[in-house]
Amino acid sequence: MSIQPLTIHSWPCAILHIDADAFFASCEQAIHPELRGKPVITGKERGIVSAASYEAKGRGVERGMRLFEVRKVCPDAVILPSDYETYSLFSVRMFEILRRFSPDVEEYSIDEAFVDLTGLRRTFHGSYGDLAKKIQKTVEMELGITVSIGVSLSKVLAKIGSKHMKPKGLTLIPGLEIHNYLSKLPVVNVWGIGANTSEFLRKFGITTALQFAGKDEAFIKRHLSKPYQEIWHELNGRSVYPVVAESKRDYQSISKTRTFTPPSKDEVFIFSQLSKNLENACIKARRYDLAANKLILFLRQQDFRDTGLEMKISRPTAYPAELFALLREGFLEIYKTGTLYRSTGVVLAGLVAERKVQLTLFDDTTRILKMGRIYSAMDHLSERFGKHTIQHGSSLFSKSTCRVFDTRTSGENFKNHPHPPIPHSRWEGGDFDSKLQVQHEGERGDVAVRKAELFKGENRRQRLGLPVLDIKV
DNA sequence: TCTGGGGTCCTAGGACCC
DNA sequence: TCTGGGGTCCTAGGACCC
Repeated sequence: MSIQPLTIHSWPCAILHIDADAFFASCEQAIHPELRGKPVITGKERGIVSAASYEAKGRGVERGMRLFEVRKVCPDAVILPSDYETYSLFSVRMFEILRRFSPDVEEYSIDEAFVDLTGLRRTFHGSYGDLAKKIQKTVEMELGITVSIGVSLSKVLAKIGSKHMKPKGLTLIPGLEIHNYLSKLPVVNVWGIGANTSEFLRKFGITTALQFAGKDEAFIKRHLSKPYQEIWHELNGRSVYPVVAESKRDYQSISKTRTFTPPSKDEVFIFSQLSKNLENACIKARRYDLAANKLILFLRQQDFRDTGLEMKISRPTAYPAELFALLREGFLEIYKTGTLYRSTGVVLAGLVAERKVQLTLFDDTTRILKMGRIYSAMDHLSERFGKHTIQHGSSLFSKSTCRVFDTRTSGENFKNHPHPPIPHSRWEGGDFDSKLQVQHEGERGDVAVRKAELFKGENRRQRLGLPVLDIKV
């Protein structure tokens, strides 16, 4: 079988794909030199392997493996919880290195990037291979982690290259050699082709990437949708996916999901989970100055069946206080008493830029503005004191144990706290018709962990049976 | 693959309008 | 009451990715 790239002699495009090797585990080894050469695993918090160092992989550890199995095959494995904040720092620095070579860097995921190298050979006085080698060495020298790199005529081919040899691989796939890499590659391993599509293709006798790439355009157009037509071009050395250098500033949707173990049928607990998810999704939306037009919620049962609901929001918002009633309504519609649920999720969709949201005649302008101040104060507090310093009352039962205190009667709980109690910190929107509830959730070391509750009216207070603390302005 | 969490894009089909 | 054609918008659901 012959395919077109056989005739591509030059480099119309040079796309590099870089993929860090066992990224999380490598970061840990880079920070803790005593771990180098040892089997290191991250994912302790989940009970399954998130990432395994090559030493661990050599002993039979695989991604997704249960930790009790890991201990069987590799008793001396060092098992660590994933530390995303640290890995993000490595990630940022890796991208910075890449930008020294080309401005066209697409941050594809925490440990992957595409770089458009087209036309840079002259600037760097070397071949694309030399350039890739230099990038690889720089990352290893400055960050202490290794990466695998693929360079080819398109993103899809570059990805095939970076996967071809790992760790520390460097694979160039020039036009004339494309078919060599595709002939042994199962089509399911091509970026963008999953289990369903490869199963469909098998009916036409297509099992390798080369067989797919070698089909004529009429066949592809007749049987497959746009994404697969694009992949087909990319495999044939015609780049159709551009390297998108703009950093992500926008979202189509923001979702938050959390699984709880064991599964629960407790209505209060489950709604509380949903509420917590909504709060978290809204925090993220506010960070990006986005407001949602649609609220989607779903409950996942123990048997993994989902029930969901999509609701239109009357005014685009990222304030949970404006959404709780809707959330409650939707929840009651889909929640079935006595059913065991394992997780809940919230999706904010139809996102628009917050500053483009206009107030209508019917909106209670004063209230909305006050709410804006409350939330920006909450966001400040979270930034300053940690993420879950303050939360809404409806999320209160998302933790199975919590104790509640009134600072007026048990202010001593905060005696040793390095920061002043909430009412005296930068709390600006205090004349909003809500009350602030302070909750003390036990001690971690010598620092008291504070939580606060924002709620409206007396009903909730009574329902929760909690003392109230007025905000003084 | 006995299943965690966060995303994107595409297509088909219905509602509604002229 | 039935018959056309064409366009837009929205929604549900599928497929895939890290």
